[in-house]
Amino acid sequence: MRSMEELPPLEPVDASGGSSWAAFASLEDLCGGGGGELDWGHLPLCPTTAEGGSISGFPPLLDVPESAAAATAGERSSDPPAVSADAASSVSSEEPAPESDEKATNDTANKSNSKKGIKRSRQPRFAFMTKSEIDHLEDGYKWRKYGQKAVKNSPFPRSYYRCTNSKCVVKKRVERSSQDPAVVITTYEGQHCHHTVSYPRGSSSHLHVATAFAAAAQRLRALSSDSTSSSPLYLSPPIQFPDQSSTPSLHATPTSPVPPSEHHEHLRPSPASTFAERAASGSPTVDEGLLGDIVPPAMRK
DNA sequence: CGTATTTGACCCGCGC
DNA sequence: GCGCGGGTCAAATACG
Repeated sequence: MRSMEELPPLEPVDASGGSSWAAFASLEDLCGGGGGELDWGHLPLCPTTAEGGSISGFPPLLDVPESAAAATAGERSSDPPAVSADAASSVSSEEPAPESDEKATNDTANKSNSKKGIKRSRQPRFAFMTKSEIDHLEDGYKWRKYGQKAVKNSPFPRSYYRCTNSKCVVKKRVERSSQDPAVVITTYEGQHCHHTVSYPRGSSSHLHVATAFAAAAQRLRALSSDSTSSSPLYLSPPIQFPDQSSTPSLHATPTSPVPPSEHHEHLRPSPASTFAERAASGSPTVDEGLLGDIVPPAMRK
């Protein structure tokens, strides 16, 4: 993570529908070759397409190597090629690899357990790049800020949040891309063991985050449970985000006070299940974890 | 007064 | 071994 200065510009790819964040990199690139570094500039930004405001095409989930994810979270985002969609986000995820990489369990884990000499396996992570003016995007959970650090090569600080639920160890980091201040990079680490404290409302961006989050989680879980899946890196199940047409902007959506439930309704078939079905080769009932957190069971049927 | 945020210090891993 | 940078802690402060 000490070599992020040079961020290769993303090659704008003409994603179907013509939209943005379109840049896929090879796995080698993503893994930094042998460096294990993940450049956000290399992230397979999701080729979300904006059609009439709604986004179709889900950000591909990426299995990020430990060191890579650690390196990152962010900041490395190169300038996302013009985003034609007003709201777009990309997701990358990190496979947990709980037992195998105690070593990779750096900083975060070590920190909290080093005192006891116990290493904690790292939590799965996934990052979202969201174009928004709001730093801390609502995702339905309540977060408590526990730190903030200036980030090298970035004028924007990185904020650290922890889920307020004492039993939940989920953390998230929020920072703005130095390349594109309009882009907020949110990195989640861990999985909630409880439901949302409240549904996000008012902003469809919230849904994007929440939905992407859920999908990412599902994806991670699917992969985790299916050890044989060696490389389902890019998946882009179609997702229809409702109300985008009426809410061109990510923040505030005064004109589309669509209740969360409706959003979820529209989101069916949920991206998560789609992911699950694809990645976990037909296990529609992948655990409910995040999906459950975000989409009420009743809504998923 | 309880809770959340701010912020400087500290610890640790990694690269040189 | 040293320095740098990331991540976390915890006391102080702000806010409701």
